[in-house]
Amino acid sequence: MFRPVDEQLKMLCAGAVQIETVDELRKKLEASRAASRPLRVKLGMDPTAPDIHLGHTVVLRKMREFQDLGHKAVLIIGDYTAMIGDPSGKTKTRPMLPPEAIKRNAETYFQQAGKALDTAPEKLEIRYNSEWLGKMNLADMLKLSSRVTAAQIFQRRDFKERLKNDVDIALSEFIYPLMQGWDSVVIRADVELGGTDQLFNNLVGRELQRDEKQEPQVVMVMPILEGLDGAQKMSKSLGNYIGVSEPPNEMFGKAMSISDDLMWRWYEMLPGKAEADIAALKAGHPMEAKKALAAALVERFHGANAAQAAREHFDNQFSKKKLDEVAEPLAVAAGKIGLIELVGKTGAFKSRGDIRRIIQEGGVQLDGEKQTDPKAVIEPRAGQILRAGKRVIRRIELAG
RNA sequence: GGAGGGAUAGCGAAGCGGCCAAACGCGGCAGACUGUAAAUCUGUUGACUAACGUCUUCGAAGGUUCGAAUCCUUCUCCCUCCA
Repeated sequence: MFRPVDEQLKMLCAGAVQIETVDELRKKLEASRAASRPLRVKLGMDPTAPDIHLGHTVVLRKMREFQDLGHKAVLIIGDYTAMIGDPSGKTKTRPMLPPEAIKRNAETYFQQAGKALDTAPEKLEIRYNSEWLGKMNLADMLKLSSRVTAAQIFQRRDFKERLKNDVDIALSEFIYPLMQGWDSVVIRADVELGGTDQLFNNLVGRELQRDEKQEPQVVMVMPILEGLDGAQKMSKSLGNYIGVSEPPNEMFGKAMSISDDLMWRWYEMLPGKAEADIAALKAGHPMEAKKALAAALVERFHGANAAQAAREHFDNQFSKKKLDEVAEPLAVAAGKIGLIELVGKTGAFKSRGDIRRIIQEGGVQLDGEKQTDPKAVIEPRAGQILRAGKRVIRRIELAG
């Protein structure tokens, strides 16, 4: 039932930043194969951020590989821990979330994670950690917290930084890694996956398992994907992300806007291309390579047809400038209308002053002609193409 | 408990009675250049106005003043040192 251990190991180690330890992973794989027992691979999901983006998919893909090799994914929805907020990689304390919001987020999360994981029941187990954490009492908690020393906690880079910069750390945040580690004990994890920012938390899981006389889990951390800006990690709060449920054209466009340098780094982490393929792409035109990347991403979440369509849309909009192909309809009443009002109907700008500004700066075109007079009153005709800024392109339709 | 320091636009950070809708940097938006790249350069970045200008903003509430982000009082939150 299971493939040879060396083969599995090679595949699983690919792309990981750090594995604690490879030897243990090998032993576990050997034992698993001998006993025909799938490994339990844990991944914690934080339901505070319901939009799954490409950054999450790096880890999810690894999880999928485990599944494809016959192992079992155990997805932990951190509904209980979310009430505290994971300090990992954070520079400030997170607000606690109300239970309803957590529930809603968890549902969305699962729905989106399903795009990346095999959701067959024998391949995927979903657990909410309130199931066991919610039952703990103060005595249990104290017992648990006696297992980790303050020194260990303070060693963490996130906390060090915050202490150095006089940023608050809520006491509850010290407990977070313990709770997450306890999850591993309860579900008897063989492997825990995570991003590099999860290393500390995941290692605590090992400690706790050892204390409980379990075989410690193997910790495998994956690289953190950089966001669209190429500077900070991809995250929802920074707004530099591509969400897995975004429409194809959005995905394609966002992917095209990244720098060439970033593109190659994405190539290494995202589409699972062989090095030879990447080398070949590097020899060609960077724009082609970027379009190929963008198309690959769209294809993964929306299918090949959508990828092809998104690519054509992009070419029409920017390369061939066939604006009428990509314009969205904009319904306006027949008759004269101020230019500002007309642009305002697109709903893409926050204030009239804002619109006036882009008009004066030459950002508004009507059928390809720049309109630079904010006072202008025009009489739009059906079929005219209105362009405001780079992205807002509308075809005028007369109503009434 | 004692002594000090701070809270300013999306963020960081100046300003300390009128010239402040508030310097500067980042971010955002637009333009030029391009491969919708990136980098760079230019402009712009509270709302309404064609404009003059008007209105709302500097932790909260009051007050002093012709006039307050700036001074006073109270309150809230944060930090540092001491105990």
